[in-house]
Amino acid sequence: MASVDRSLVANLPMFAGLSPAEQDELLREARSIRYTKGSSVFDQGAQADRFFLLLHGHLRVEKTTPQGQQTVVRYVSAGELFGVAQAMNMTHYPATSVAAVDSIALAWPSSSWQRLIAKYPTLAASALQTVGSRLQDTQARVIEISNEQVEQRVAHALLRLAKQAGKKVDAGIEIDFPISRQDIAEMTGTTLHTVSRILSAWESEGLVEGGRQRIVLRDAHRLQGLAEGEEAIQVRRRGP
Amino acid sequence: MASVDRSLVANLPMFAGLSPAEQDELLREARSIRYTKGSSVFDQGAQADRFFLLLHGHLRVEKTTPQGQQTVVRYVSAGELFGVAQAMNMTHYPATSVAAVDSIALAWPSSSWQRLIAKYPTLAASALQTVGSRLQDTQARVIEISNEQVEQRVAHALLRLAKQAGKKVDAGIEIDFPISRQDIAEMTGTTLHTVSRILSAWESEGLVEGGRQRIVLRDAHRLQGLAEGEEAIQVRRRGP
DNA sequence: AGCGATCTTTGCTCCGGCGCAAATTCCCCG
DNA sequence: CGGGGAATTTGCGCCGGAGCAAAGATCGCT
Repeated sequence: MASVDRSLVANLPMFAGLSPAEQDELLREARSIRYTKGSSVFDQGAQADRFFLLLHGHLRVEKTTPQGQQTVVRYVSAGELFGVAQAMNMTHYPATSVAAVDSIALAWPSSSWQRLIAKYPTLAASALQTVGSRLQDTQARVIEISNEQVEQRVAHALLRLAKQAGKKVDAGIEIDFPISRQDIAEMTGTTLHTVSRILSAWESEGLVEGGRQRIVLRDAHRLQGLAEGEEAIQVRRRGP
Repeated sequence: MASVDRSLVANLPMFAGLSPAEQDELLREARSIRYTKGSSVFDQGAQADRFFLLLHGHLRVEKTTPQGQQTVVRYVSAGELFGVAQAMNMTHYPATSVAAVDSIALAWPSSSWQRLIAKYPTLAASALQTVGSRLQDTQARVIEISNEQVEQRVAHALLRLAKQAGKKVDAGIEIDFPISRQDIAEMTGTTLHTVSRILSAWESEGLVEGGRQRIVLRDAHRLQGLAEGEEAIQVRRRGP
């Protein structure tokens, strides 16, 4: 089990307001674990025996209904706290986390949570903030799905992904991990067919550039316009 | 400003794990405020200068988009903590809270939050749990809107309302505060027209009993079936 | 008791996007 | 370098439910 250097994590929100010595102590209790692309960090319904901090990589968090319907809840990027089910008094993980690319996370035993927040109150504040902003995001998503057309929702989803995990490339902004049309469909509450059609239409307009599990935003500005409800791009439909 | 008796609140989750003396001290810092039906406790976008505990009544929490689209985020029942924006490091309230019936709440200044959680760590834990379960609910709602037909969503919404604020009456379970078709539409991401049609169909099947801003579930069991995707009730459509 | 405002019901039409099916492209792996 | 499987694209038809319009039903108020 590798020990982690403080410098890697010192300026993450979770460690803000802690002295170097305290940071070291926290780190001493954690294990660092590698996850290969496609492997799961924890599974929906499993005992929530650890909580995590993602050091490197990207995770896809998904929920499956009893009927087998899958939904992508969100993506986790490096620096984020996740799997804090125990902190919310849940005994089991409510979703599955899968590594979208090879990733590294720190893991603490859930059982330490109570003791840690008693000792470091800023930890609780940090967790509260994490969960709070997650709640805001999720509520925003409800409103989006309720009130917007599919095309706007897809535009929003891509912009959010780009903001969270965008990498500048010559052609524009590339989403920094493999993501399929199916994934986007599951994020926006539609079908992969519709997503594919929309992306094709956008590609022919020069808004985006696609590929297998790969998306580059070429004109974020115009996408933003679409997301806000400007006239939609014509998705090829019956006609002359 | 009325002072509040400890016995009214002692067994709420927020006060769990505190000694009577500590409870009294917390209460001493709070003001009790009455809100008449239809008045707002706080408005979306306003400075988040207080956080609250609902003592009596029901609140509707709603968000409005810049384009004027409204969505009912949730209903707050007595005993719940709300308006804890500050605790999540937000300076402004993200939504509006309106009294659905005459209500009473305790209010603390947001500025006390940091001091209070430092002194009473269980408060932070309690808030974390509140926000956490709110997050779970909201995620469940995303999945519902994404994967279910309108009729199932309405069934789910009614069952949830009944569980949270149901009152047993002769005819079945009545939702204990005035709620319009429009409200239900805003909870389920549909239109009041569609909600009205569905409720009419259900009423003629004896599943529910409607009225102006009033709904009674007569057959929660069958509704549960609908919510889970059993064959839908035929909403009258063109035909022989 | 009467009036206006609000809420609810219901008919009709239209269309966005889903379901289904099939072809095509791309990538991984042997 | 050649399968084979996964991901993607695209055509076609249908239908759930939104949009629009208008007529009832109730409530609160004066």
